[in-house]
Amino acid sequence: MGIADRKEREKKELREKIILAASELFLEHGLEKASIRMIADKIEYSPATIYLHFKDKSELFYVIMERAFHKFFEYFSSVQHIKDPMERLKVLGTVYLKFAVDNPLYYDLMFVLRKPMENQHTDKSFEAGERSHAILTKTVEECMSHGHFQGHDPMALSLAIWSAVHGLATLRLRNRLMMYPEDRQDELVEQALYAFNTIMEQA
Amino acid sequence: MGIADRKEREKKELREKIILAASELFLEHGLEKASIRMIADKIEYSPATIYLHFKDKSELFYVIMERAFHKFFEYFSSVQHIKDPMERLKVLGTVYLKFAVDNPLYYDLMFVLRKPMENQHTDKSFEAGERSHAILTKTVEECMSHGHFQGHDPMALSLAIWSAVHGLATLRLRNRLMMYPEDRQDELVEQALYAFNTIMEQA
Amino acid sequence: MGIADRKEREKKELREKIILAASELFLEHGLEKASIRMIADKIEYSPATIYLHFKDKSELFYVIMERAFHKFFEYFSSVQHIKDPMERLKVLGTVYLKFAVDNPLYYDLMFVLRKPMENQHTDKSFEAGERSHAILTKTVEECMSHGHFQGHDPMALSLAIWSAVHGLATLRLRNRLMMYPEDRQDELVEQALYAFNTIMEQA
Amino acid sequence: MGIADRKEREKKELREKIILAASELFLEHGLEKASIRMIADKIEYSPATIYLHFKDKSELFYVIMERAFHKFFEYFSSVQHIKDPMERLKVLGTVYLKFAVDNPLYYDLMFVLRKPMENQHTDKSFEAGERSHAILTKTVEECMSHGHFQGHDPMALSLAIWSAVHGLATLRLRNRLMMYPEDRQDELVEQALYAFNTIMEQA
DNA sequence: AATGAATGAGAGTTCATTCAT
DNA sequence: AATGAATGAACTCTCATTCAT
Repeated sequence: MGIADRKEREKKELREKIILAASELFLEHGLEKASIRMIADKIEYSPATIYLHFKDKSELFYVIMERAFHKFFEYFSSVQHIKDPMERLKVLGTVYLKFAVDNPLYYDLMFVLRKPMENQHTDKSFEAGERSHAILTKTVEECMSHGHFQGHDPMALSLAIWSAVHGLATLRLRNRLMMYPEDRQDELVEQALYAFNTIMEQA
Repeated sequence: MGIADRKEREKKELREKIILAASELFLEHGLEKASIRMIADKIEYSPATIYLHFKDKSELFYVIMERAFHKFFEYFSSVQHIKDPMERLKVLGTVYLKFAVDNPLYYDLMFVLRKPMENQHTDKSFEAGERSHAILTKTVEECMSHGHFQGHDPMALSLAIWSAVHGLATLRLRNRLMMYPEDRQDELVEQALYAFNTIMEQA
Repeated sequence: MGIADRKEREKKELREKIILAASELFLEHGLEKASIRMIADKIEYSPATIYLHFKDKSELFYVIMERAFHKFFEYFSSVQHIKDPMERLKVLGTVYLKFAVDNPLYYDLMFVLRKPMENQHTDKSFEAGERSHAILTKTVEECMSHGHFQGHDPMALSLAIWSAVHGLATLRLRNRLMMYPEDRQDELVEQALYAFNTIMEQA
Repeated sequence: MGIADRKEREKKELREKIILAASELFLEHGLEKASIRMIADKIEYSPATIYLHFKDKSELFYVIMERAFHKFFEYFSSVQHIKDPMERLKVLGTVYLKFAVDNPLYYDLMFVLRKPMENQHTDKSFEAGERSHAILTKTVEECMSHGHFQGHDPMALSLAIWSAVHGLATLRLRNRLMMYPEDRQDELVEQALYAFNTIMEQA
């Protein structure tokens, strides 16, 4: 059993190494251009080994995606302790953006890439996604019961808010801010979020 | 002359067919996966024929990109006649979203795709992009001189506004609204925009 | 007839232009890499036009080869006036080398390239080649009847002599003299010829 | 271990088969026209397999070139035991010609082909070439210190001698002896070499 | 458990050549 | 006489994947 345990552990470790290497390479070269061979080279195993742990390349996507949603939920959960819902909502925006900047590959997989969406998998990995989304929705609703956003539809409203930060995240990650001075882009994103928050508070 | 004309016309038509087929395939399969061969098959010509009209794959890509920016500018320009800047700003959002929905490939190329551009081209096609952006900026500034958005930085503000609609567009185009009932997604996007507009007016 | 004449003349002129352009491009890029399209571009006609004048690419080779042998014969003939056969033989070597250096493409076609030799054509273009060869043979024989090269077989001897200068020409044209100081290569070739001549005179 | 050995051996054998097939095809069709596909077909493997053994076509070319120089040096070395330098020089000619006839592809690569080398490789494979050349030079110098070739420049002289045999080799290998009766060509080459040797001895 | 060896499919691209006009 | 348009065949090379060992 000691032996079996060690084997089990080693197997998981290797799986982990593959996932890590794949994540880095996907991020660096893009999903298509990062090849199984590159991943194998990086962990110093043969390509065939990867197929012992993952059915195919797209399963690798899927597993990484699952991780992504889990980590995302962690970020989001960190906000639960904040009592004032409006305050919580604003921090939520900051946390969302931080997640995107800290984990650009994850963000891409979760919210931008077309590819993994075509998979049948999607359901399971989405639990964490849905729970995260629920945090937003609930926060918005609490804001409303505290007197904010009167007259709005909560669903539409939460979508609007999500869109605003998602928009910021993608414009930045996909490098679409060239018309702004390069050295001010990061700062500008923060200011835009701040502006958005200010406007929201007035509503 | 009649003959030469017809030839000329036919040549343009074929060029157009290539662009169209390429656009569809780029949208369906992505830039990388859509191959010259696939395009050729789709129009029922040989691959070599495509090279009679375009130097290489990236030129084809560039030409489509150029179109995208032109059409985008057309959409955006349609708004210039509106006197009241706040009204104009709101319509701008609607028009932006309409462009995205009407021309999902174009939208992708312009605002989402990580570009495989070693192209020097880019500059030229961007003029239309910059002019479009100027329309937004100017409108926001006019709003401010009409008493809206007091205390905000115009640059950050215009980015916030752009992000909000861009976020809506991409969440929708990249099919990230699954947690909302499928048959209400379109409607919801409109409502989110409406909510956003309402909030803005109060600021 | 004036008209027919002009047409005839123009046709020849175009043919000439093709041959010239092809020669230059074959020399610059090599036989394979110089494409029909390149030739056409150079003369500012369409590729199809070339096929009105030459059956295919290899006929072009052949025609140029024919030219080559003619020019070669001109060079060789220039030596006929020299009375003393030994003197004539030595000048022949110089002239041969000069031809190679002046007309590297021709030299290649005639004496090095494998390709055109596979053609059936060869016969006709060789007349000039054979007449040139006869000049050498005759000169060698005259040398012998003047007391030189006693005891040698004239055929073997003439081949030996030809080989010596041909060897020099090809080592030089194909850039195989790297082990000699680069700035002395030309000079060295001359000196080698001189050495060879000196040795011959003693035999 | 037995198994690993066998695998190792099989791998080397396949590599060898590729090299052999490539050599033959390069010789038959030329460097450019001999394609990876042709090589693969010849050994009845897929094209991709060749890339498991060689980085690309030019590496394959380089490896063959390296062999060529090594084998050439072997031929040349075989002459070192001959004391009398004039005798050694003559045998060197015979050996050189034998190498060319025995290994026409190698000879071509080394001394005739216009190289498609962007290869930095070249240097290493040239060591053997330079050592071979040194054998010639040294032999010539010894001849001179034994009283032969008085008054000659050793460098020019060695080039003259090399050229003579190289000329014979290439005229023969590139099939330029058609003006001599076909069944006497081999014999004639030998006689020419003999004639050349005789002439040299008198100098 | 791990892999070396192998490959079918496919990528972008170029070329000599043909043919209707 | 000249050509624009078109193509089939070929090129080098890469990739995800399989399978015997």
